[in-house]
Parts: sequence; structure tokens; C-alpha cells
Amino acid sequence: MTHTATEENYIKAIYHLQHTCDKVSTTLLSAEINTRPASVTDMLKKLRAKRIVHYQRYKGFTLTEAGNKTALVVIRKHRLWEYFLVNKLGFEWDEVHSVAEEMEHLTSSELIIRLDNFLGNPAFDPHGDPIPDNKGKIRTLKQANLTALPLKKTASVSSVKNQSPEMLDLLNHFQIGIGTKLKVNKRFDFDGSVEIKIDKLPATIISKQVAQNVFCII
Amino acid sequence: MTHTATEENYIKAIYHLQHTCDKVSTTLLSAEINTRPASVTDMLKKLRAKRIVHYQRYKGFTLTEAGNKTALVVIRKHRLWEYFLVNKLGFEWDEVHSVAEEMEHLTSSELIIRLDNFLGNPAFDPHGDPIPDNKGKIRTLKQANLTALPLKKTASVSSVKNQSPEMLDLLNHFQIGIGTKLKVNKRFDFDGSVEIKIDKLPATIISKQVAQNVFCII
DNA sequence: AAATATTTTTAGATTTGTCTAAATTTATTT
DNA sequence: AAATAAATTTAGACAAATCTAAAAATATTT
Repeated sequence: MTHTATEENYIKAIYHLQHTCDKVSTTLLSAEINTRPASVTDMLKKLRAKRIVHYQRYKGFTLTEAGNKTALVVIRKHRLWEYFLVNKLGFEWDEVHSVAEEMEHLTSSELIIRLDNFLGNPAFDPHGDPIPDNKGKIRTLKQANLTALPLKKTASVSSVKNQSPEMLDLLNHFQIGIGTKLKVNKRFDFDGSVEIKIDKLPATIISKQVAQNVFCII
Repeated sequence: MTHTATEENYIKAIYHLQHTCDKVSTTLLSAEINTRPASVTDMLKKLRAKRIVHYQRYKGFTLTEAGNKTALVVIRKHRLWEYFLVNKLGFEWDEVHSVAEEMEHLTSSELIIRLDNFLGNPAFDPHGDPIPDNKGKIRTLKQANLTALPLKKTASVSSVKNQSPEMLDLLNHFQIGIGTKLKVNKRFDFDGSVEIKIDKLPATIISKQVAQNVFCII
């Protein structure tokens, strides 16, 4: 069964919200996709008719098995295109999201198979988020942010939670990117800041706010 | 000003039809884009309001200067994506049209600038059709098909008019592609067929129908 | 538990692009 | 030039996705 771009956006949004709260509410989803609650209700009826969501009026909703599968296909496409945009076309991290948002709705499945091969079947997108494989399987990593990492052990940066331009700007300044090897020397209880050391660079201190957003493989 | 994907399809279709007949009719366009004449009339009113077409009821229509510009942007995008699909993702000629048909409506202009550079600013797509540059300029070639080419002079295949899978199949069989060097040895008046010679291959005869579709730089 | 507030849904309207059927205009025959 | 045929447009309807305003259900407060 095929879905419109709008339906796909709803499905993807529900998928993401389900990972923060197990049953999604109308208002929450409406805020996520910038529509009015009434519009969400209308769409939910449509998605229920297509057996994409479990939904009872006034009771919230979740994706069905089919809905989950669809969400993973869309997320796969989104992340593969992000990888393409950054690694082939030279975009920066923070510029690719809105472009990939459009590209994820291209319908050709042959296109995605070939794109995936062209890119070398990447497992993670430029922000470190895992790319579902063509069966919908996600390779997850055990990760910890810089406030939780064991001290004095070299670790590799694997993802960054806040992906805003401001964050990118700061990380560029510290010369931190996905794959950067670093270790945490010390944590300061006063303000939660941490001192980090990257090979060949002088040790620096980064704020708690940043440390909470930078994740490493453990 | 921005246009919907549907509007872009109308604009592109009008552009192409204008190159076969200088004023386009409702029925002709409706056949081209598989809609009913009534739908075309509706869209023409919208495009006229946007100053994309010159249109008087019952009198046919043509693109305005702005309409032409828009058409060239869409065609540029279409052909760049076709180039990408064939030369980077390994699609065959005849498979790319419908995929590019979707990709041409991606809206990011930054994307197209970067794509163009990534591909090496190609001047011709995989079918030999010229790719308008970012100012809308088309580099045209003086071309002649195999029924009109001077005899015994080596020429380079530059484009193919009919781009169906069946044509591709036949051309693959003759080992003719864009850029192939060949010469016409002889034309047969009886059926209009022509004998061609490609370096290192035995001479072969191709039908008039094929010869009319294969164009070379002269 | 009653009153109030919040959330969710319904009802009805709007926009985009399409359709059919009927009316109008233009073109072609006789 | 009248009659017929073909092309084009209008009128009215429909589906998708949205909205506002009002009604209904659920949650929270007192």
C-alpha cells in the first residue's frame, strides 16, 4: 500500500513521539507537525482505516506493525539522503534536514537500493543516527554522553542530540565531529562542565549543556 | 514565485509542445499530461493569473517569458537528476525518466547547484539532450539523424529521439550509445535503411525507423 | 462529587486539482 | 450560408488536507 507525503509525515512523527511517551496524544502530535488538533483527528481516522494506527477516540494512538514498518522505510530514506547530501554534495550537518525532508518522499524503491549501494551501505547518518537496513532493522549502539563517560578512557563520538546550527558552530570550534576520538579528563561539580582532550589539541573545558548532547560509543 | 509540482508539470509540457507547434491547444496538452480538457482550462486560468502563460479563451496559449524561465529550471533539474541516476547510480537510460520526473520537483536550489558541481557541470543528459545552465541557457548542437548525415564521414552520436526501452534494447544490440563514433556507408532507397560502420565492428544495416531517431553532431 | 479547565472530536468551510455533463465557440462539410 | 462536427469552456461535484468555531469527553481542582 502506498501513502501520500503528508501521511508519511504523520507516520514518521508518531514513530518519533512513541519513543518519548508510549501512547501519543492528539495535541502532542499537532505540535510536532505544526497543524491543529482537529486536523490530526481527521488524519488519524484515515490512518486507522489504512490500518496504520491503533486509535480509539479520546484515548490516544500508537502505530500498528504495518505503521512501524512504514515509518522505518521513511526514516531509512531520510537518513540515506542526509548521508548523500553531506558526504557527496558537501552540505553541512545543519543544512540537510529540510532538504532530506523532501527527498524522503521520493517513491522509487529501486532508487533507494542503488543509493544505498552507491553510498557504501552506511549504518549511521551524518548526525550519528542509525540508518535502518532494507529490512527495517536498526543497528543500535551503546552510547553515553560526556557527563556519563568513564574518565581518562578514549572514546569515539557517535552522535549529537541537539543538531542545531548553533550546536554545530560550537562543535566545529572545538573540532568535535562524528568519529572524533576524545577522552574526558575531569568533571567539575560546580557547574557540571567537563575537561576533554582530543589528540594533538590542548585540553579544553566544555559546558554541561554541550557535554549532555555529545554521545560516544562505550 | 513558487509553483506546485502539478503546475510545474503543466509548464514543462507546454514548453515541450511549443517546440512542435507554436501555439498550444487545450486538447493537445490534455493528451500530453493525461487529463481532461476541462482540467487544462482550469489550470490555464491559474497559470494566467500567475503570468506564466499568455492565454485567451478558445485561442490557445503560449508561455510568457517567466513561464519559459520556469520551464528551463524544471528541465535543468530533470536532466541533472537523469545524469546522476545513470552515471552515479548505474541506472539504464530507459529506467530513469519516471524517477527524474519526481526528483525534478525537489525545491532546494542549493541542492541543484551542488548536484551540478558534483556531476562536473554536464552539458548533456544521458539521452543526449542539452542541460540548461543555471541561467537557463541551452547549449545546442547542430545535429542530423542517420538519414541525413553525409556519407562516409565519421560522426559522433549525440542524442536519440525515441527513448523507449525497446529502442534502447535495439541500440544496445547494435552497440550504439551516446558518444559512439560511426559512419554511414550507404543508404538504400527501397526501404530507407542505412548501412553503418562502427570502428572494429562489422558493418550492419539498420532500419529507416531507427536511423531517423539517431542523431549525430555534424 | 461538583465545578472548572483541558483535550479531543465534530461540523462545516476552504484550497488544489481533478472529474462529468452540458453549454458555448470555432472549424469543417455539404 | 446553413448544418454538422469538433474543440473548448462553464457549472457543479468530489477527494485530500487543512482550518475555525462549537460541542463532547476527559482531567483537574476545589
